[in-house]
Amino acid sequence: MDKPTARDRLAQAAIGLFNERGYEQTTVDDIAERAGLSRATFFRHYRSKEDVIFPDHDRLLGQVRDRLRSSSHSTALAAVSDAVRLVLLHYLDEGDLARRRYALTSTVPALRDREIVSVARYQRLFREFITAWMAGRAEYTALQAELMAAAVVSAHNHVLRRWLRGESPDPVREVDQALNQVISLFTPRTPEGDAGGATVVAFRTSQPLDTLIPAIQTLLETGP
Amino acid sequence: MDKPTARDRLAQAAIGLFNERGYEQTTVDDIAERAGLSRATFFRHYRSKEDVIFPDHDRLLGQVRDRLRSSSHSTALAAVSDAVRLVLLHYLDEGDLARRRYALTSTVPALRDREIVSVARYQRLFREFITAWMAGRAEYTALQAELMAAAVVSAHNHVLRRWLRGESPDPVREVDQALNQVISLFTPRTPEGDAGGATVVAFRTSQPLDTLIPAIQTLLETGP
DNA sequence: CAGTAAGACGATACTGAGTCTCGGCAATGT
DNA sequence: ACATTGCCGAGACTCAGTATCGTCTTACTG
Repeated sequence: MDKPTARDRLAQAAIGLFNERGYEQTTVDDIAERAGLSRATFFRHYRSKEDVIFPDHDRLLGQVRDRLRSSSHSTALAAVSDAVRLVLLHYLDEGDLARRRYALTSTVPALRDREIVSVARYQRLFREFITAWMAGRAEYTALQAELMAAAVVSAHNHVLRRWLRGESPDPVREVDQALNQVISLFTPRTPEGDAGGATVVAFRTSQPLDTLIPAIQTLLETGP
Repeated sequence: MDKPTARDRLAQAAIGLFNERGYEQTTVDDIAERAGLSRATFFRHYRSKEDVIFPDHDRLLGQVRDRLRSSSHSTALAAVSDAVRLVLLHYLDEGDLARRRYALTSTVPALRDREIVSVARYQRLFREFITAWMAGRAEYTALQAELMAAAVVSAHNHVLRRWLRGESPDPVREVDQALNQVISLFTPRTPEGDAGGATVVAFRTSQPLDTLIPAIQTLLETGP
């Protein structure tokens, strides 16, 4: 029966005090005192007071990055959708701890902001991955990369929050559905890239024909 | 020739010092001293040191909220797309000031995080508006509201950042195109209400197909 | 004109987060 | 037995942000 490490004692003390008195009403001195340690030790283990709530965000972000690096999906969107599952599974694995943290981030503005910033880091990682994947493929635009990254993150967050609120009995299934919806949102309905024979391309738009025809003509003559 | 108000003197002093020594290297005392005022006066005019960089974010958020309230668009997505233009126009109106702020938020992590949090507030407002609009309309889901809000914000941010970097000569046009692309993303592709008969269009060009396809796609999505 | 009420500012003290340095102590390896 | 390494406590320090009190100006009013 080893006694828990100093780091864990600090985290336990912090969560306990946050629940009892609230976040702002708890000082780092209080946390250290309850853990039977000194203030300096707290800052050795956690960079800030907020950090004790989000201990392993950096590690998780690294895992997602690794997953993307070693991914062999046919499209960037599929790779990112696959990688974001790691995040959801991490939260599910935390179980009740994630729920208690959600109770805090819902009520304490400083923690909510911190959470938002963390999410933005995932979105940025995804955007950069998609952009890199698209490099050289002229049929994609930077805006699309931006939209895809935002959509994947939103889909994940939506399911995660539902689970945190106890509204989702099967979040793994739900996140698959949500991500499929995102993928189908971005897959063009026009078939392309077939082998030989005739190529039939059909576009459909609500734009008036009168303005389109000259625009397409100049496009064909002068290039994009 | 009235001398500028204390608030403006503080803002000027702050921006000047941030550019000279950097953000972290500048204390609130420094700002107050250069402005010829006291530290207490600084905190009377700005809630925090970061606030001097983002003075009127709350006001702008309120304007967007009002715009949404008094909007009479046929779809929620159109209303939100319209409202987000206010944000872009606000930045364009600031001109060089926005550029200098971007230089700061690009390099100072604390300010970048603050910016991210501000953006998230818009996204939340949009999501809530779309959700409220969808209430009672069973053909929409909460996930769609989430995705739409994220997409509109992403489209806006994409164009805004391009303009801030000096890559966009006509951001107003670009944001219209980007928002049209977002709208077309969420309008179901299933052709309905087509009045019979085939549409046959044939063009011939020497342009390479790889560059033409994306150009035509954006043309159809965003208009000429 | 005299009196007064309100608002802007300065001075000061305080709390608390985060940084830094030094010094002790225990476990480990040679 | 001795040195090294790593964890910890103590304490001083900087700075953001809050709160209080006193002063001065401005403007309004009788």
